[in-house]
Amino acid sequence: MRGGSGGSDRIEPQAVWEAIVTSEKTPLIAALERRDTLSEEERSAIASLPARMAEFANGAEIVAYGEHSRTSCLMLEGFSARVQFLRAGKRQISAVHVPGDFVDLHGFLLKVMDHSVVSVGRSRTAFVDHGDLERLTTRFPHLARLFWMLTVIDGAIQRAFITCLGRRSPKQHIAHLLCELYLRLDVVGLAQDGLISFPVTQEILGDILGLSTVHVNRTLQDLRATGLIQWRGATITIPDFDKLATFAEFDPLYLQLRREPR
Amino acid sequence: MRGGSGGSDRIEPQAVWEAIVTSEKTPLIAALERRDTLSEEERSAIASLPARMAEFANGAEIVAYGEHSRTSCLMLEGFSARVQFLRAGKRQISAVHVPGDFVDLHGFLLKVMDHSVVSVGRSRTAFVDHGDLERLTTRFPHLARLFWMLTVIDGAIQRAFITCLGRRSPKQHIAHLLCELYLRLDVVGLAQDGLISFPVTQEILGDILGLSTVHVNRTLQDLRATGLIQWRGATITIPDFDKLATFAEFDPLYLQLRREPR
DNA sequence: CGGCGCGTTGATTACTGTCAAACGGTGTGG
DNA sequence: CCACACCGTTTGACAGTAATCAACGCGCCG
Repeated sequence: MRGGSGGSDRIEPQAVWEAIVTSEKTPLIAALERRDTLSEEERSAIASLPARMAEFANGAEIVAYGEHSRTSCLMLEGFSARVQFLRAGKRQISAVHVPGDFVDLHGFLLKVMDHSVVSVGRSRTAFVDHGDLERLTTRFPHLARLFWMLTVIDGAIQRAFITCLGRRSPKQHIAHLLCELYLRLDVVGLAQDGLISFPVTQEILGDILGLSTVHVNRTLQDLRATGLIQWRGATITIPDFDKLATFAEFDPLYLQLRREPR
Repeated sequence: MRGGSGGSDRIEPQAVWEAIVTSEKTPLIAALERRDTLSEEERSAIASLPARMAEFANGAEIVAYGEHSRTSCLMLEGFSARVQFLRAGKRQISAVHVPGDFVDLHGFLLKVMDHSVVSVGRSRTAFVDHGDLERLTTRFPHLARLFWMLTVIDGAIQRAFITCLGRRSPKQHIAHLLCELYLRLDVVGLAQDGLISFPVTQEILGDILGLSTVHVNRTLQDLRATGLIQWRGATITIPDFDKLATFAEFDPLYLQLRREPR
Protein backbone atom coordinates (compact mmCIF):
# COMPACT_ATOMS: atom_id res chain seq x y z
CA MET A 1 0.00 0.00 0.00
CA ARG A 2 1.92 2.99 -1.12
CA GLY A 3 -1.31 4.93 -0.73
CA GLY A 4 -0.66 7.07 2.29
CA SER A 5 2.51 8.66 1.18
CA GLY A 6 1.21 9.60 -2.25
CA GLY A 7 -0.64 12.75 -2.88
CA SER A 8 -0.26 15.74 -5.03
CA ASP A 9 2.58 14.42 -7.15
CA ARG A 10 4.45 17.24 -8.73
CA ILE A 11 3.93 20.21 -6.50
CA GLU A 12 4.35 23.02 -8.96
CA PRO A 13 3.54 21.65 -12.37
CA GLN A 14 4.73 24.86 -13.94
CA ALA A 15 8.11 23.29 -14.54
CA VAL A 16 10.56 26.07 -15.05
CA TRP A 17 13.36 26.04 -17.59
CA GLU A 18 16.49 27.75 -16.49
CA ALA A 19 20.17 27.08 -16.10
CA ILE A 20 21.07 24.60 -13.40
CA VAL A 21 23.13 27.03 -11.48
CA THR A 22 20.32 29.50 -11.02
CA SER A 23 19.32 27.55 -7.99
CA GLU A 24 22.49 28.13 -6.02
CA LYS A 25 25.83 26.43 -5.86
CA THR A 26 24.99 23.27 -7.78
CA PRO A 27 25.62 20.29 -5.53
CA LEU A 28 26.67 18.32 -8.59
CA ILE A 29 29.74 20.48 -8.93
CA ALA A 30 30.57 19.88 -5.29
CA ALA A 31 30.24 16.13 -5.83
CA LEU A 32 32.56 16.23 -8.83
CA GLU A 33 35.12 18.49 -7.20
CA ARG A 34 35.35 16.12 -4.31
CA ARG A 35 36.73 13.52 -6.73
CA ASP A 36 38.69 15.54 -9.26
CA THR A 37 39.58 19.07 -10.20
CA LEU A 38 37.36 20.94 -12.62
CA SER A 39 38.54 23.70 -14.89
CA GLU A 40 36.76 27.02 -14.74
CA GLU A 41 35.36 26.26 -18.16
CA GLU A 42 33.99 22.89 -17.13
CA ARG A 43 32.43 24.35 -14.03
CA SER A 44 30.63 27.04 -15.92
CA ALA A 45 29.59 24.65 -18.67
CA ILE A 46 27.85 22.52 -16.06
CA ALA A 47 26.35 25.50 -14.34
CA SER A 48 24.85 26.79 -17.53
CA LEU A 49 23.30 23.49 -18.57
CA PRO A 50 19.67 24.15 -19.39
CA ALA A 51 17.41 22.33 -17.00
CA ARG A 52 13.74 21.97 -16.23
CA MET A 53 13.24 22.55 -12.54
CA ALA A 54 10.56 20.69 -10.67
CA GLU A 55 9.42 20.07 -7.14
CA PHE A 56 7.92 16.89 -5.79
CA ALA A 57 5.82 16.03 -2.78
CA ASN A 58 6.59 13.14 -0.47
CA GLY A 59 6.03 9.86 -2.27
CA ALA A 60 5.57 11.44 -5.69
CA GLU A 61 6.96 9.57 -8.66
CA ILE A 62 9.86 11.43 -10.25
CA VAL A 63 10.73 8.88 -12.89
CA ALA A 64 8.55 5.94 -13.88
CA TYR A 65 9.45 2.32 -14.53
CA GLY A 66 9.52 1.49 -18.23
CA GLU A 67 9.81 5.11 -19.23
CA HIS A 68 11.83 6.00 -22.32
CA SER A 69 13.23 9.19 -20.95
CA ARG A 70 15.01 11.85 -22.92
CA THR A 71 16.16 13.60 -19.79
CA SER A 72 18.11 12.71 -16.70
CA CYS A 73 17.25 13.88 -13.26
CA LEU A 74 19.63 15.70 -10.96
CA MET A 75 18.76 16.06 -7.28
CA LEU A 76 19.02 19.62 -6.05
CA GLU A 77 17.31 19.42 -2.68
CA GLY A 78 15.82 16.66 -0.61
CA PHE A 79 15.97 12.92 -1.10
CA SER A 80 14.68 10.34 -3.52
CA ALA A 81 14.80 6.59 -3.80
CA ARG A 82 14.86 4.01 -6.55
CA VAL A 83 12.06 1.53 -6.10
CA GLN A 84 11.20 -1.81 -7.61
CA PHE A 85 7.80 -3.32 -7.05
CA LEU A 86 6.85 -6.95 -6.65
CA ARG A 87 3.53 -8.66 -6.60
CA ALA A 88 1.76 -8.78 -3.27
CA GLY A 89 2.53 -5.12 -2.70
CA LYS A 90 6.10 -5.76 -1.68
CA ARG A 91 8.68 -3.26 -2.76
CA GLN A 92 12.40 -2.73 -2.41
CA ILE A 93 14.40 0.44 -2.48
CA SER A 94 17.71 -0.10 -4.22
CA ALA A 95 19.22 3.31 -3.71
CA VAL A 96 18.75 6.49 -1.75
CA HIS A 97 19.70 9.71 -3.44
CA VAL A 98 20.93 12.95 -1.99
CA PRO A 99 21.46 16.40 -3.52
CA GLY A 100 24.16 16.30 -6.17
CA ASP A 101 23.23 12.80 -7.31
CA PHE A 102 22.46 12.34 -10.96
CA VAL A 103 19.70 9.89 -10.17
CA ASP A 104 19.11 8.36 -13.56
CA LEU A 105 22.17 9.35 -15.47
CA HIS A 106 22.24 5.73 -16.59
CA GLY A 107 19.03 6.48 -18.49
CA PHE A 108 21.34 8.35 -20.82
CA LEU A 109 22.69 4.96 -21.90
CA LEU A 110 19.90 2.58 -21.12
CA LYS A 111 16.91 3.99 -22.97
CA VAL A 112 14.44 2.21 -20.71
CA MET A 113 14.14 2.61 -16.97
CA ASP A 114 14.21 -0.65 -15.02
CA HIS A 115 12.87 0.98 -11.86
CA SER A 116 10.95 3.98 -10.61
CA VAL A 117 12.30 6.92 -8.67
CA VAL A 118 10.14 8.46 -5.97
CA SER A 119 10.57 11.50 -3.82
CA VAL A 120 11.39 10.87 -0.17
CA GLY A 121 10.01 13.88 1.60
CA ARG A 122 9.80 17.02 -0.45
CA SER A 123 12.43 17.34 -3.13
CA ARG A 124 13.58 19.61 -5.88
CA THR A 125 15.20 18.33 -9.06
CA ALA A 126 16.59 19.52 -12.37
CA PHE A 127 15.84 17.52 -15.52
CA VAL A 128 18.61 17.78 -18.06
CA ASP A 129 18.01 16.90 -21.66
CA HIS A 130 20.09 14.02 -23.02
CA GLY A 131 20.88 16.07 -26.07
CA ASP A 132 22.47 18.72 -23.89
CA LEU A 133 24.37 16.06 -21.98
CA GLU A 134 25.64 14.66 -25.22
CA ARG A 135 26.85 18.05 -26.39
CA LEU A 136 28.47 18.73 -23.05
CA THR A 137 30.31 15.43 -22.92
CA THR A 138 31.44 15.70 -26.51
CA ARG A 139 32.84 19.13 -25.87
CA PHE A 140 34.45 18.07 -22.59
CA PRO A 141 35.60 14.45 -22.74
CA HIS A 142 36.90 14.85 -19.24
CA LEU A 143 33.38 15.53 -18.04
CA ALA A 144 32.21 12.46 -19.91
CA ARG A 145 34.69 10.46 -17.86
CA LEU A 146 33.52 12.07 -14.67
CA PHE A 147 29.88 11.38 -15.45
CA TRP A 148 30.80 7.82 -16.22
CA MET A 149 32.57 7.78 -12.89
CA LEU A 150 29.41 8.94 -11.15
CA THR A 151 27.45 6.01 -12.52
CA VAL A 152 30.23 3.71 -11.49
CA ILE A 153 30.33 5.07 -7.94
CA ASP A 154 26.63 4.46 -7.90
CA GLY A 155 27.41 0.85 -8.67
CA ALA A 156 29.92 0.71 -5.84
CA ILE A 157 27.31 2.04 -3.44
CA GLN A 158 24.95 -0.68 -4.59
CA ARG A 159 27.59 -3.32 -3.99
CA ALA A 160 28.08 -2.09 -0.45
CA PHE A 161 24.33 -2.22 -0.08
CA ILE A 162 24.26 -5.81 -1.28
CA THR A 163 26.78 -6.79 1.33
CA CYS A 164 24.68 -5.08 3.95
CA LEU A 165 21.55 -6.92 2.87
CA GLY A 166 23.23 -10.25 2.65
CA ARG A 167 25.61 -10.39 5.55
CA ARG A 168 25.14 -7.57 8.00
CA SER A 169 22.66 -7.65 10.85
CA PRO A 170 19.82 -5.15 10.61
CA LYS A 171 21.49 -3.04 13.29
CA GLN A 172 24.73 -3.01 11.37
CA HIS A 173 22.90 -2.30 8.15
CA ILE A 174 21.23 0.81 9.54
CA ALA A 175 24.51 1.93 11.03
CA HIS A 176 26.25 1.43 7.70
CA LEU A 177 23.55 3.31 5.86
CA LEU A 178 23.87 6.25 8.21
CA CYS A 179 27.65 6.35 7.94
CA GLU A 180 27.34 6.39 4.20
CA LEU A 181 24.61 9.02 4.15
CA TYR A 182 26.57 11.18 6.51
CA LEU A 183 29.61 11.23 4.25
CA ARG A 184 27.58 11.70 1.10
CA LEU A 185 25.68 14.58 2.62
CA ASP A 186 28.92 16.03 3.89
CA VAL A 187 30.21 16.18 0.32
CA VAL A 188 27.48 18.67 -0.51
CA GLY A 189 27.67 20.51 2.79
CA LEU A 190 24.56 19.03 4.34
CA ALA A 191 26.12 17.36 7.34
CA GLN A 192 27.65 19.08 10.30
CA ASP A 193 28.43 18.26 13.88
CA GLY A 194 27.28 14.70 13.55
CA LEU A 195 23.85 15.85 12.49
CA ILE A 196 21.91 15.07 9.33
CA SER A 197 18.32 15.28 8.22
CA PHE A 198 16.74 12.21 6.67
CA PRO A 199 12.95 12.33 6.44
CA VAL A 200 12.02 8.67 6.15
CA THR A 201 9.27 6.81 7.88
CA GLN A 202 10.01 3.44 9.38
CA GLU A 203 7.95 1.89 6.61
CA ILE A 204 10.28 3.33 3.98
CA LEU A 205 13.28 2.34 6.03
CA GLY A 206 11.84 -1.16 5.95
CA ASP A 207 11.75 -1.02 2.17
CA ILE A 208 15.40 -0.02 2.19
CA LEU A 209 16.48 -2.72 4.61
CA GLY A 210 14.19 -5.43 3.31
CA LEU A 211 12.52 -5.74 6.71
CA SER A 212 9.05 -5.35 8.12
CA THR A 213 8.07 -2.06 9.73
CA VAL A 214 7.73 -3.68 13.10
CA HIS A 215 11.17 -5.11 12.97
CA VAL A 216 12.63 -1.81 11.86
CA ASN A 217 11.04 -0.19 14.85
CA ARG A 218 12.55 -2.66 17.26
CA THR A 219 15.95 -2.53 15.64
CA LEU A 220 15.93 1.22 15.80
CA GLN A 221 15.07 1.22 19.47
CA ASP A 222 17.87 -1.18 20.07
CA LEU A 223 20.29 1.01 18.18
CA ARG A 224 19.21 4.11 20.05
CA ALA A 225 19.48 2.31 23.35
CA THR A 226 23.13 1.55 22.70
CA GLY A 227 23.74 5.25 22.24
CA LEU A 228 25.23 4.83 18.79
CA ILE A 229 22.64 7.15 17.26
CA GLN A 230 19.77 9.41 18.10
CA TRP A 231 16.82 9.66 15.76
CA ARG A 232 13.98 12.06 16.38
CA GLY A 233 11.65 12.79 13.51
CA ALA A 234 13.79 13.55 10.49
CA THR A 235 16.81 14.49 12.54
CA ILE A 236 19.57 11.98 13.11
CA THR A 237 22.47 12.57 15.42
CA ILE A 238 25.65 10.56 15.32
CA PRO A 239 27.49 11.28 18.56
CA ASP A 240 30.61 9.35 17.59
CA PHE A 241 31.10 8.64 13.93
CA ASP A 242 34.11 6.38 14.37
CA LYS A 243 32.30 4.27 16.89
CA LEU A 244 29.34 3.88 14.57
CA ALA A 245 31.62 3.11 11.66
CA THR A 246 33.45 0.45 13.62
CA PHE A 247 30.20 -1.12 14.67
CA ALA A 248 28.96 -1.13 11.07
CA GLU A 249 32.28 -2.29 9.65
CA PHE A 250 32.04 0.75 7.45
CA ASP A 251 34.92 1.33 5.05
CA PRO A 252 34.49 4.54 3.02
CA LEU A 253 36.81 3.40 0.25
CA TYR A 254 33.91 2.70 -2.10
CA LEU A 255 32.69 6.29 -2.03
CA GLN A 256 35.87 7.37 -3.80
CA LEU A 257 36.20 10.54 -1.78
CA ARG A 258 39.73 11.22 -2.86
CA ARG A 259 40.44 14.05 -5.26
CA GLU A 260 42.68 12.77 -8.01
CA PRO A 261 43.00 13.07 -11.78
CA ARG A 262 40.47 10.74 -13.39
CA MET B 1 37.60 -19.83 5.53
CA ARG B 2 38.15 -19.56 1.85
CA GLY B 3 40.85 -22.10 2.35
CA GLY B 4 39.53 -25.20 0.73
CA SER B 5 38.70 -23.81 -2.62
CA GLY B 6 41.96 -21.93 -2.93
CA GLY B 7 45.02 -23.48 -4.27
CA SER B 8 47.36 -22.76 -7.02
CA ASP B 9 46.05 -19.31 -7.83
CA ARG B 10 47.01 -18.42 -11.29
CA ILE B 11 47.34 -21.65 -13.16
CA GLU B 12 49.77 -20.66 -15.82
CA PRO B 13 51.73 -17.72 -14.54
CA GLN B 14 53.36 -17.32 -17.88
CA ALA B 15 50.72 -14.77 -18.76
CA VAL B 16 50.64 -14.48 -22.50
CA TRP B 17 50.30 -11.25 -24.39
CA GLU B 18 48.29 -11.47 -27.54
CA ALA B 19 45.31 -9.89 -29.19
CA ILE B 20 41.99 -10.59 -27.53
CA VAL B 21 40.53 -12.23 -30.55
CA THR B 22 43.21 -14.84 -30.72
CA SER B 23 41.21 -16.88 -28.33
CA GLU B 24 38.17 -17.29 -30.54
CA LYS B 25 35.09 -15.22 -31.18
CA THR B 26 35.40 -12.76 -28.34
CA PRO B 27 32.30 -13.01 -26.17
CA LEU B 28 32.59 -9.30 -25.49
CA ILE B 29 31.70 -8.60 -29.09
CA ALA B 30 28.68 -10.85 -28.80
CA ALA B 31 27.58 -9.00 -25.68
CA LEU B 32 27.89 -5.65 -27.41
CA GLU B 33 26.20 -6.75 -30.59
CA ARG B 34 23.24 -7.95 -28.62
CA ARG B 35 22.64 -4.33 -27.59
CA ASP B 36 23.75 -2.31 -30.59
CA THR B 37 25.29 -2.65 -34.02
CA LEU B 38 29.05 -2.49 -34.37
CA SER B 39 30.84 -1.32 -37.46
CA GLU B 40 33.40 -3.63 -39.01
CA GLU B 41 36.07 -1.20 -37.85
CA GLU B 42 34.87 -1.22 -34.27
CA ARG B 43 34.68 -4.97 -34.23
CA SER B 44 38.21 -5.40 -35.43
CA ALA B 45 39.51 -2.67 -33.15
CA ILE B 46 38.15 -4.61 -30.19
CA ALA B 47 39.43 -7.90 -31.51
CA SER B 48 42.92 -6.54 -31.89
CA LEU B 49 43.12 -5.02 -28.44
CA PRO B 50 46.31 -6.25 -26.83
CA ALA B 51 45.58 -8.39 -23.83
CA ARG B 52 47.39 -10.44 -21.25
CA MET B 53 45.75 -13.84 -21.11
CA ALA B 54 45.59 -15.72 -17.85
CA GLU B 55 43.93 -18.76 -16.38
CA PHE B 56 42.73 -19.17 -12.83
CA ALA B 57 41.93 -22.12 -10.63
CA ASN B 58 38.76 -22.40 -8.62
CA GLY B 59 38.78 -19.85 -5.82
CA ALA B 60 41.84 -18.00 -7.09
CA GLU B 61 41.89 -14.24 -6.68
CA ILE B 62 41.72 -12.50 -10.04
CA VAL B 63 41.63 -8.93 -8.77
CA ALA B 64 42.39 -7.88 -5.22
CA TYR B 65 40.59 -5.45 -2.95
CA GLY B 66 42.40 -2.13 -2.64
CA GLU B 67 44.41 -2.73 -5.78
CA HIS B 68 45.31 0.24 -7.97
CA SER B 69 44.98 -1.56 -11.22
CA ARG B 70 46.12 -0.34 -14.57
CA THR B 71 44.25 -3.06 -16.38
CA SER B 72 40.69 -4.28 -16.58
CA CYS B 73 39.70 -7.87 -16.69
CA LEU B 74 37.53 -9.42 -19.37
CA MET B 75 36.04 -12.86 -18.82
CA LEU B 76 36.72 -15.23 -21.68
CA GLU B 77 35.73 -18.57 -20.22
CA GLY B 78 34.25 -19.72 -16.96
CA PHE B 79 32.81 -17.70 -14.12
CA SER B 80 33.98 -15.25 -11.52
CA ALA B 81 32.43 -13.40 -8.63
CA ARG B 82 32.90 -10.13 -6.85
CA VAL B 83 33.40 -10.66 -3.17
CA GLN B 84 33.43 -8.45 -0.14
CA PHE B 85 34.69 -9.74 3.19
CA LEU B 86 33.48 -8.97 6.67
CA ARG B 87 34.90 -9.73 10.03
CA ALA B 88 34.04 -13.10 11.48
CA GLY B 89 34.79 -14.74 8.16
CA LYS B 90 31.51 -13.74 6.60
CA ARG B 91 31.55 -12.78 2.97
CA GLN B 92 29.08 -11.66 0.35
CA ILE B 93 29.19 -12.04 -3.39
CA SER B 94 27.79 -8.98 -5.10
CA ALA B 95 27.97 -10.16 -8.67
CA VAL B 96 28.52 -13.25 -10.75
CA HIS B 97 30.33 -12.83 -14.03
CA VAL B 98 30.05 -14.81 -17.22
CA PRO B 99 32.13 -14.80 -20.39
CA GLY B 100 31.90 -11.47 -22.17
CA ASP B 101 31.66 -9.51 -18.92
CA PHE B 102 34.16 -6.76 -18.42
CA VAL B 103 34.45 -7.58 -14.76
CA ASP B 104 36.20 -4.49 -13.47
CA LEU B 105 35.76 -2.06 -16.27
CA HIS B 106 34.80 0.39 -13.53
CA GLY B 107 38.42 0.16 -12.35
CA PHE B 108 39.12 2.24 -15.43
CA LEU B 109 37.36 5.11 -13.65
CA LEU B 110 37.72 4.27 -10.00
CA LYS B 111 41.44 3.81 -9.48
CA VAL B 112 40.93 1.70 -6.37
CA MET B 113 39.04 -1.56 -6.19
CA ASP B 114 36.40 -1.72 -3.49
CA HIS B 115 36.11 -5.49 -3.70
CA SER B 116 37.94 -8.60 -4.83
CA VAL B 117 37.17 -10.78 -7.81
CA VAL B 118 37.64 -14.51 -7.49
CA SER B 119 37.42 -17.31 -9.97
CA VAL B 120 34.40 -19.60 -9.68
CA GLY B 121 35.55 -22.86 -11.08
CA ARG B 122 38.32 -22.63 -13.61
CA SER B 123 38.33 -19.49 -15.68
CA ARG B 124 40.22 -17.74 -18.40
CA THR B 125 40.50 -13.98 -18.64
CA ALA B 126 42.08 -11.24 -20.69
CA PHE B 127 43.59 -8.24 -18.93
CA VAL B 128 43.42 -5.11 -21.02
CA ASP B 129 45.58 -2.13 -20.27
CA HIS B 130 43.76 1.06 -19.35
CA GLY B 131 45.98 2.97 -21.72
CA ASP B 132 44.77 0.82 -24.58
CA LEU B 133 41.19 1.26 -23.47
CA GLU B 134 41.68 4.99 -23.39
CA ARG B 135 43.07 5.02 -26.91
CA LEU B 136 40.28 2.79 -28.14
CA THR B 137 37.52 4.89 -26.62
CA THR B 138 39.06 8.11 -27.82
CA ARG B 139 39.24 6.80 -31.33
CA PHE B 140 35.73 5.32 -31.18
CA PRO B 141 33.47 7.49 -29.02
CA HIS B 142 30.68 5.10 -29.84
CA LEU B 143 32.58 2.31 -28.14
CA ALA B 144 33.14 4.58 -25.18
CA ARG B 145 29.39 4.90 -24.91
CA LEU B 146 28.95 1.15 -25.20
CA PHE B 147 31.53 0.45 -22.51
CA TRP B 148 29.81 2.98 -20.31
CA MET B 149 26.60 1.13 -21.08
CA LEU B 150 28.17 -2.13 -19.93
CA THR B 151 29.01 -0.68 -16.55
CA VAL B 152 25.53 0.70 -16.32
CA ILE B 153 23.91 -2.65 -17.14
CA ASP B 154 26.09 -4.06 -14.42
CA GLY B 155 24.45 -1.59 -12.10
CA ALA B 156 21.01 -2.67 -13.26
CA ILE B 157 21.88 -6.28 -12.53
CA GLN B 158 22.95 -5.27 -9.06
CA ARG B 159 19.66 -3.47 -8.50
CA ALA B 160 17.75 -6.57 -9.46
CA PHE B 161 19.95 -8.45 -7.07
CA ILE B 162 19.16 -6.03 -4.27
CA THR B 163 15.47 -6.57 -4.80
CA CYS B 164 16.05 -10.31 -4.65
CA LEU B 165 17.97 -10.05 -1.40
CA GLY B 166 15.52 -7.72 0.21
CA ARG B 167 12.13 -8.93 -0.86
CA ARG B 168 12.22 -12.27 -2.61
CA SER B 169 12.12 -15.59 -0.80
CA PRO B 170 15.26 -17.70 -1.11
CA LYS B 171 13.44 -19.96 -3.55
CA GLN B 172 12.45 -17.03 -5.70
CA HIS B 173 15.92 -15.60 -5.42
CA ILE B 174 17.56 -18.73 -6.75
CA ALA B 175 14.97 -18.94 -9.50
CA HIS B 176 15.60 -15.32 -10.44
CA LEU B 177 19.34 -15.84 -10.46
CA LEU B 178 19.01 -18.81 -12.78
CA CYS B 179 16.70 -16.97 -15.17
CA GLU B 180 19.19 -14.15 -15.34
CA LEU B 181 22.18 -16.43 -15.78
CA TYR B 182 20.39 -18.34 -18.48
CA LEU B 183 19.76 -15.23 -20.54
CA ARG B 184 23.22 -13.82 -19.96
CA LEU B 185 24.83 -17.08 -20.98
CA ASP B 186 22.55 -17.26 -23.96
CA VAL B 187 23.92 -13.92 -25.17
CA VAL B 188 27.32 -15.52 -25.55
CA GLY B 189 26.02 -18.81 -26.86
CA LEU B 190 26.50 -20.80 -23.67
CA ALA B 191 22.92 -21.79 -23.02
CA GLN B 192 20.91 -24.19 -25.05
CA ASP B 193 17.84 -26.33 -24.57
CA GLY B 194 17.25 -25.09 -21.08
CA LEU B 195 20.66 -26.22 -20.01
CA ILE B 196 23.51 -24.28 -18.50
CA SER B 197 26.66 -25.05 -16.60
CA PHE B 198 27.30 -23.22 -13.34
CA PRO B 199 30.01 -24.75 -11.17
CA VAL B 200 29.19 -23.38 -7.74
CA THR B 201 29.17 -25.20 -4.46
CA GLN B 202 26.29 -24.65 -2.10
CA GLU B 203 28.64 -22.70 0.13
CA ILE B 204 29.30 -20.20 -2.63
CA LEU B 205 25.65 -20.08 -3.47
CA GLY B 206 25.10 -19.18 0.16
CA ASP B 207 27.52 -16.28 -0.22
CA ILE B 208 25.51 -15.12 -3.21
CA LEU B 209 22.14 -15.42 -1.51
CA GLY B 210 23.26 -14.26 1.90
CA LEU B 211 22.21 -17.56 3.46
CA SER B 212 23.84 -20.38 5.37
CA THR B 213 24.95 -23.45 3.49
CA VAL B 214 22.45 -25.61 5.27
CA HIS B 215 19.59 -23.38 4.33
CA VAL B 216 20.74 -23.25 0.74
CA ASN B 217 20.71 -26.99 0.66
CA ARG B 218 17.16 -27.21 1.91
CA THR B 219 15.94 -24.48 -0.38
CA LEU B 220 17.51 -26.20 -3.33
CA GLN B 221 15.88 -29.49 -2.49
CA ASP B 222 12.58 -27.74 -2.22
CA LEU B 223 13.07 -26.09 -5.60
CA ARG B 224 14.04 -29.34 -7.24
CA ALA B 225 11.07 -31.09 -5.67
CA THR B 226 8.70 -28.65 -7.34
CA GLY B 227 10.21 -29.58 -10.69
CA LEU B 228 11.11 -26.00 -11.56
CA ILE B 229 14.76 -26.90 -11.96
CA GLN B 230 17.17 -29.78 -11.95
CA TRP B 231 20.64 -29.33 -10.58
CA ARG B 232 23.23 -32.08 -10.72
CA GLY B 233 26.82 -31.15 -10.17
CA ALA B 234 27.55 -28.12 -12.28
CA THR B 235 24.72 -28.79 -14.69
CA ILE B 236 21.44 -26.98 -14.31
CA THR B 237 18.37 -27.79 -16.33
CA ILE B 238 15.42 -25.47 -16.65
CA PRO B 239 12.57 -27.53 -18.07
CA ASP B 240 10.23 -24.58 -18.50
CA PHE B 241 11.80 -21.16 -18.55
CA ASP B 242 8.54 -19.24 -18.53
CA LYS B 243 7.29 -21.14 -15.54
CA LEU B 244 10.49 -20.45 -13.66
CA ALA B 245 10.38 -16.81 -14.68
CA THR B 246 6.82 -16.44 -13.49
CA PHE B 247 7.67 -18.04 -10.21
CA ALA B 248 10.65 -15.73 -9.76
CA GLU B 249 8.77 -12.66 -10.96
CA PHE B 250 11.61 -12.29 -13.41
CA ASP B 251 11.38 -9.37 -15.82
CA PRO B 252 14.31 -9.29 -18.28
CA LEU B 253 13.93 -5.59 -19.02
CA TYR B 254 16.96 -4.71 -16.91
CA LEU B 255 19.31 -6.81 -19.02
CA GLN B 256 18.75 -4.45 -21.95
CA LEU B 257 18.71 -7.23 -24.48
CA ARG B 258 17.30 -5.11 -27.24
CA ARG B 259 19.52 -4.09 -30.11
CA GLU B 260 19.13 -0.38 -30.69
CA PRO B 261 21.33 2.60 -31.46
CA ARG B 262 22.94 3.76 -28.24
C1' DC C 1 42.15 -47.75 2.50
C1' DG C 2 41.91 -43.10 4.24
C1' DG C 3 41.31 -38.29 3.75
C1' DC C 4 38.84 -34.59 1.97
C1' DG C 5 35.44 -31.78 -0.09
C1' DC C 6 30.78 -31.43 -0.70
C1' DG C 7 26.06 -32.57 0.01
C1' DT C 8 22.56 -33.97 3.34
C1' DT C 9 20.04 -34.51 7.90
C1' DG C 10 18.23 -33.69 12.54
C1' DA C 11 17.77 -31.00 16.61
C1' DT C 12 17.79 -26.69 18.70
C1' DT C 13 18.07 -21.77 19.08
C1' DA C 14 17.65 -17.18 17.34
C1' DC C 15 15.72 -14.01 14.30
C1' DT C 16 11.75 -11.90 11.59
C1' DG C 17 7.20 -11.54 9.89
C1' DT C 18 2.35 -11.12 10.79
C1' DC C 19 -1.68 -9.69 13.10
C1' DA C 20 -3.98 -6.74 16.06
C1' DA C 21 -4.25 -3.05 19.00
C1' DA C 22 -2.88 1.10 21.44
C1' DC C 23 -0.48 5.57 21.68
C1' DG C 24 0.79 10.32 20.42
C1' DG C 25 0.99 14.32 17.59
C1' DT C 26 -1.29 17.23 14.19
C1' DG C 27 -4.64 19.38 11.44
C1' DT C 28 -9.72 19.99 10.60
C1' DG C 29 -14.45 20.92 11.45
C1' DG C 30 -17.90 21.91 14.76
C1' DC D 1 -11.67 24.59 22.64
C1' DC D 2 -12.80 19.85 21.87
C1' DA D 3 -13.81 15.70 19.12
C1' DC D 4 -12.25 13.26 15.35
C1' DA D 5 -9.52 11.35 11.83
C1' DC D 6 -5.11 10.38 10.11
C1' DC D 7 -0.48 9.06 10.09
C1' DG D 8 3.32 7.24 11.99
C1' DT D 9 5.29 4.92 16.06
C1' DT D 10 5.17 1.47 19.53
C1' DT D 11 3.76 -3.05 21.95
C1' DG D 12 2.51 -7.86 22.67
C1' DA D 13 1.59 -12.45 21.24
C1' DC D 14 2.37 -15.84 18.07
C1' DA D 15 3.82 -18.26 13.77
C1' DG D 16 7.19 -19.01 10.34
C1' DT D 17 12.03 -18.63 8.69
C1' DA D 18 16.85 -19.22 8.97
C1' DA D 19 21.25 -19.89 11.63
C1' DT D 20 23.96 -22.96 14.29
C1' DC D 21 25.93 -27.21 15.83
C1' DA D 22 26.98 -31.77 15.09
C1' DA D 23 26.92 -35.89 12.41
C1' DC D 24 26.72 -38.78 8.59
C1' DG D 25 26.97 -40.22 3.65
C1' DC D 26 29.20 -40.34 -0.71
C1' DG D 27 32.44 -40.04 -4.38
C1' DC D 28 37.08 -38.99 -5.80
C1' DC D 29 41.94 -39.21 -5.49
C1' DG D 30 46.37 -40.21 -3.53
